[in-house]
Amino acid sequence: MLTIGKLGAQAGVKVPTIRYYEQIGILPEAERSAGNQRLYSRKALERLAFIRHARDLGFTLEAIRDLLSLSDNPDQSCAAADAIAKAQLAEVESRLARLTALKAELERMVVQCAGGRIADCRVIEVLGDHSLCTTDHRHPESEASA
Amino acid sequence: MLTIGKLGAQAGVKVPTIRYYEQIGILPEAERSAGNQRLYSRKALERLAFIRHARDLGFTLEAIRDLLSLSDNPDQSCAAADAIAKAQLAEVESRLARLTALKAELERMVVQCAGGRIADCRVIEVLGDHSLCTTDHRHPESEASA
DNA sequence: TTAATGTCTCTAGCAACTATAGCTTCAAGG
DNA sequence: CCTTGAAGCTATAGTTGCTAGAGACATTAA
Repeated sequence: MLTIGKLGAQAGVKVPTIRYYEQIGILPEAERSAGNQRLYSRKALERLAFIRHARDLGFTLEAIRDLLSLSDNPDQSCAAADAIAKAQLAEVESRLARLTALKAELERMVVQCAGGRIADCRVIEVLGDHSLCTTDHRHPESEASA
Repeated sequence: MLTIGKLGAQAGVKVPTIRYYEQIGILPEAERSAGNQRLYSRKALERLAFIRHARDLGFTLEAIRDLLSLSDNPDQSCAAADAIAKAQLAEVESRLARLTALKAELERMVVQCAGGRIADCRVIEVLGDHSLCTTDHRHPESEASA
């Protein structure tokens, strides 16, 4: 049995985060020692590692909750897990595309900074004028006039 | 003079977001009509477009606050603006590298989903075992035992 | 035994908004 | 002129995923 600190060290998760996960119900309530301290089994460590890893991959806690409930009933089809992973992949691909465009624009900005006065600085200028963008990186939820 | 709704439509920013920006002081307090409604000039539209664009590029509101205060005193050196943009570029590059690794791992997960039962699902399995990762995408702030 | 460290609960804070409630103002049609 | 509906106002609370603090109790090593 591990105390919360050891568990956190082994899983790479901070102690308050573990308590938070318990609070929001993605970790079950831990057993307690005589002195009321949380004690964790190897199974708990695995579950926490799963969560940590999924968080690293950018899954939301909601998606992780779904994945965990899937893995808690291992006899059903894995279509749902597949769908969650595919959605996550699509998310990541879209973020990648956006970031790639941003990187190009930022590089242009930095290169063009002549080291002069602010009044001539391309960084400020480019940011002030959206029409100087070559690429279109619009948020999906903003449908205002272009 | 534009009402807040027109301003938002033109800049591609939602109305409550504009009021929020005023509240936290990155937009100045707007003039008011006789009936207490906010009125905006063309200058305000430019400032809001600047903010919107910088947000699109991933700058935090704090960074934007700095950039705005720079552009409000256009006679100094643009070194500070350059530094902010460079920091942002580094951020973006690091996020890009992480996301690229994540994408590869998610693709592997999805490809390997055999469509069978959860018990055999690679999505769940891969998430449960960090050692199956080929790539190391560790958050900079997590320095726990590996 | 004592000091240091770890853990406990609880509350509040962070970014960057978004949503709701209950009101007032404005513009257009009849 | 009046009404109706959209758009505006303020204020407060909620969101996500933690993180930080206060003040008290537990455990461990010297």
